[in-house]
Amino acid sequence: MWYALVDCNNFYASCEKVCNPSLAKRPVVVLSNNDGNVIARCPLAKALGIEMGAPFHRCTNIIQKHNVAVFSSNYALYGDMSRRVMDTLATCAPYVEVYSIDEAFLLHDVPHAEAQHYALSVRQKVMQWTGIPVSVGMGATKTLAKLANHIAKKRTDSGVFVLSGDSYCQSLLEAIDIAEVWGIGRRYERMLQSHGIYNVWQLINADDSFIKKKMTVVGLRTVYELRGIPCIGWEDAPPPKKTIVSSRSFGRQVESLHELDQAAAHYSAIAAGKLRTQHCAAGAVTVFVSTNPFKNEPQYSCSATVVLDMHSAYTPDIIAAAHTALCSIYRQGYRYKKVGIMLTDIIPYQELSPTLFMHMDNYEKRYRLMQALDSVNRQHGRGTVYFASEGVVQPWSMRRKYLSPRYTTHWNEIPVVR
DNA sequence: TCTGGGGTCCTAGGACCC
DNA sequence: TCTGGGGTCCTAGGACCC
Repeated sequence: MWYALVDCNNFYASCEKVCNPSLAKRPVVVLSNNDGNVIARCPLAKALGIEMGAPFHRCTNIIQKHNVAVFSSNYALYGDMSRRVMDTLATCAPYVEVYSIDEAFLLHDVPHAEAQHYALSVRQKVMQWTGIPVSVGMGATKTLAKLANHIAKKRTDSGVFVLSGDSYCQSLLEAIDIAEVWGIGRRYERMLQSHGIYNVWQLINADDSFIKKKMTVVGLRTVYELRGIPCIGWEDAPPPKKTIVSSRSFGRQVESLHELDQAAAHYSAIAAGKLRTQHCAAGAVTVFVSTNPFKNEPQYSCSATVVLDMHSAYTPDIIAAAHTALCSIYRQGYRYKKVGIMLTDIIPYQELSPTLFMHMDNYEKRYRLMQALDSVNRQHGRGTVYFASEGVVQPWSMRRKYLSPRYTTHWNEIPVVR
């Protein structure tokens, strides 16, 4: 059995290019929410030296000088393009695990001699069907497939790499830094280096008890996986979330409780919607607020949790709890940058039980109302129907100055060929 | 003017139980 | 000298991922 990791190259930038051919030869960058940082760059933009994560306002010179095309994050577009890529991958292998918006693992039984050819065929098919370039890495475990993908990304000629047989060798693995391994973050990188472990080959040959002591069983699993022993399970369907968070920085700083409350209601509605899509209810609502830590002014951040009388996925319940929590932590005189909602103690609908205070018919009514709300917003776009407490004007909403059209999800914004 | 958002898992230690 | 043995649950903190 082979694990393959398929990773879309510069995914957000690629999505913008697919839908707008005039960008083909222009450097493209995509910004984070609020147009804060650069979070995706096409190869041309990378070549200009624009760093991943760089604050946008520090890149304006280079952007102007080289006529770089800039886009705000357009999740309506990226989410839909992701679905198309994943649908394509589903035709390439019997088992597909969607790992993130731009990555998926495939599990497939391919003869060793045909692995390279298979990887190339996956890449070619996704390109032909969606226009998105991908890299494909293959190996005996997920971690090796990830590592192979890292190598594939550097093979701009083929875009694929099979890590096994002759390629699973000391010289190749010695040339790869441990930081490239899935599961080795900054802290572990530094710790391992301080013990003389710098490259993947050294990590593979490290002492088990040392790894376990310093990196727990999680780290030991990583090392086993590098040795070709699968330790990380396969997930056919994403497990339901145990916590759901909805939070954004404001487009400008907010001082009034009224505006914070609107934003809290808005994020409550988003979080409750996510809760219902996984057929679950939450037992507690946490609200957190914070000022802008980058500003030299009085700082305040705090959170409060309200435990619900009974588990709920009913948006008004969540909004009410968020309101109570927010009022308990709000302090006047600060310039707030952010508010967020977290839902916890999440259980599936089946485990809900009616209490003395909630008769079943009332429960049914609320359930049907939320279904109607979700269905309208699914068909006509998020925000078609919303709660008045979310605010009509939403002056605090995030900046998205460079937003591209929702090319693939809105009839009015569909690309036109002349 | 200006610095993202959303998750999971593991461990240690304390409270509490019989 | 020496202070039972075994278990669960919860939380905070630390690590990682995209």
